[in-house]
Amino acid sequence: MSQHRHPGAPGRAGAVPTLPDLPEATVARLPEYLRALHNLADAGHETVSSEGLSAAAGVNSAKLRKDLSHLGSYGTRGVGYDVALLIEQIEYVLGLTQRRAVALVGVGNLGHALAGYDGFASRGFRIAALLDADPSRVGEEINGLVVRHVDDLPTVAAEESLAIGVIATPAAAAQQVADQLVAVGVTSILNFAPCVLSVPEGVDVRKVDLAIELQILSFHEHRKASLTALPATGGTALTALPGGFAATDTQEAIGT
Amino acid sequence: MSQHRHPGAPGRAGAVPTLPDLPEATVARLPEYLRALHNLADAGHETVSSEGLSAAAGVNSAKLRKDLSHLGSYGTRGVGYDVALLIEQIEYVLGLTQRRAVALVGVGNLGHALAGYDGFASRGFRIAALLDADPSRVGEEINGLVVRHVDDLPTVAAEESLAIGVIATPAAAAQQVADQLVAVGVTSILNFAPCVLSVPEGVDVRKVDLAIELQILSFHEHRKASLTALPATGGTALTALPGGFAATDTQEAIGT
DNA sequence: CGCGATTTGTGCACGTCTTCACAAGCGCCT
DNA sequence: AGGCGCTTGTGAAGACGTGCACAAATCGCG
Ligand SMILES: NC(=O)c1ccc[n+]([C@@H]2O[C@H](COP(=O)([O-])OP(=O)(O)OC[C@H]3O[C@@H](n4cnc5c(N)ncnc54)[C@H](O)[C@@H]3O)[C@@H](O)[C@H]2O)c1
Ligand SMILES: NC(=O)c1ccc[n+]([C@@H]2O[C@H](COP(=O)([O-])OP(=O)(O)OC[C@H]3O[C@@H](n4cnc5c(N)ncnc54)[C@H](O)[C@@H]3O)[C@@H](O)[C@H]2O)c1
Repeated sequence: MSQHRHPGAPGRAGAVPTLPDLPEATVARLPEYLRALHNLADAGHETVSSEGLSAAAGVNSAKLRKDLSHLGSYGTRGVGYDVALLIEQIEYVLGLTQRRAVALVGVGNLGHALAGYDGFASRGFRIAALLDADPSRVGEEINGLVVRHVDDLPTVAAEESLAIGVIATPAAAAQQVADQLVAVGVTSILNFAPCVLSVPEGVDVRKVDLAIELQILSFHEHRKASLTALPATGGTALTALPGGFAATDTQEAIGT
Repeated sequence: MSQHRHPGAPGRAGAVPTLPDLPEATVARLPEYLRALHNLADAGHETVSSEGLSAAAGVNSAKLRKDLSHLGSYGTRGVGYDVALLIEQIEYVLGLTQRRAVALVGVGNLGHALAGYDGFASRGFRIAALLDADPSRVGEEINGLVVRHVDDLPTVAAEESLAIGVIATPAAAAQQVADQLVAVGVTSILNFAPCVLSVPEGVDVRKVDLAIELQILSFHEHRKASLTALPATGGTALTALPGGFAATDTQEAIGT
């Protein structure tokens, strides 16, 4: 087929190569593939088929192949993918060839856990600074890092090239912290506070919200419960009537 | 249009009412709306327009209206939505009318933070048990709860009706813990360990993986860097972004 | 060297999600 | 009562994501 030209990570430094512009859904899965690949590499595998890798990553194999095809053609038909090469490619695309510096703001309950987490280091990141607004926390040492005052952010940013800011403060402080991070040039933020952040264009925000995850699970529990609670009514088991309403409309096709 | 009949939460107990079967994407956003609504209620608002609520939740207003329309017709044209009513409806649909019991397995670094988190209680959940495999942790008291041994899970499950299991153990132990949870009847799991869990059909698993979030941010950093490094190609420098982002939301620049 | 077994890469069809745009409905004011 | 401005609810269109199914490519072996 049309020969691919994707630049790849190849040692070649110098010019900034073009990045294939990947579908968001693919980007979100690459880290999963990467983790699975590292496991395979550790287990001594040199190559892996799309079937094998997709099973390890918990996805459909066709989807995996399509995802990888966006990066270029790095598999060998009849054989599979070279594990080491694929790791290199994915890490390149994800921008993990440089160890990115992370600033963690809010060293409370959650912040402490994050600060002590070795998953940062092992996956391409480096905690460059711990920051908090509480004077009584400033100066505390965690894992070899000293907590500094959040107002020192400009100084920290001057010392290090901060790539990502992590917000682990109460929701009430999150927007202000985000503003401070943006002010010193941070363009990627991971927000643990349960609130919406407003940031300028060009700044990416991702959020992790425990309560949302639980509530989504709760919904499915609720749904499962209401289904099993019904007597097995033929095919369409969803017809139980509420208080006393006409069972009208709703285009939703129910049942099988 | 055709009048809606969605059962809703209305005090009427007794029969199990039908749940509208919502699109997954909608389910994932309802918790956000709920949070925004609580904020609005606390601020004294009695009604809110789709425009106002969508701004507070950080989404497109048309999307919000469509999402809410799946629940039934709870707005008033020309006026907006009744905040209290909408809260009630969403909480009903999400199954939050009953406070669900959560079992937290793995009381280490992260587990401690979770155990001490008040966001559980304030959002409709209750930590029913803390469990760990390490004998030296068993017996420790956190926030009024005593850590029990993970092998006591069957006993715990017999005492309480566990709705959700949270796994905060190392990845190597996660699958085994998941099996134990499933064995005692848990059908919803929130997994913090960076690994794929395999569970029987009917069991829902959601995962939270810090490294994945960071790596996705890293990708965008990488992309942004390679773009700005390029000579201004064409006028539209900032148009790169497509419109919609997948279910696992990413918020890109909101606000002004 | 040719053949069959294997596995990738992808065209295509289908389902889901997003967004626009607007008619229908509601409250209020005159 | 009637009209006006505001807001919801939704049809339709398009963007996006998924998964099947298969041709093309590669390897190993006789
Ligand atoms: N603890 C958890 O398990 C958990 C889980 C999910 C989400 N969260 C969220 O994470 C956030 C932190 O939770 P926590 O339990 O660690 O709370 P916490 O109160 O223990 O810690 C918050 C820390 O932020 C600091 N802080 C406050 N304002 C600040 C500011 N303007 N600048 C810098 N630092 C500031 C405080 O001094 C404190 O150290 C909250 O938004 C919470 O909702 C926590
Ligand atoms: N610490 C963080 O900030 C953080 C962030 C994201 C993800 N994670 C992930 O969360 C998990 C826990 O991280 P941590 O830092 O708390 O680790 P940790 O080692 O501090 O704690 C793990 C706990 O699990 C317990 N455990 C081990 N095997 C068990 C079993 N079979 N049954 C029950 N309990 C068992 C251990 O005794 C320990 O108390 C890890 O998978 C980690 O990758 C941690």
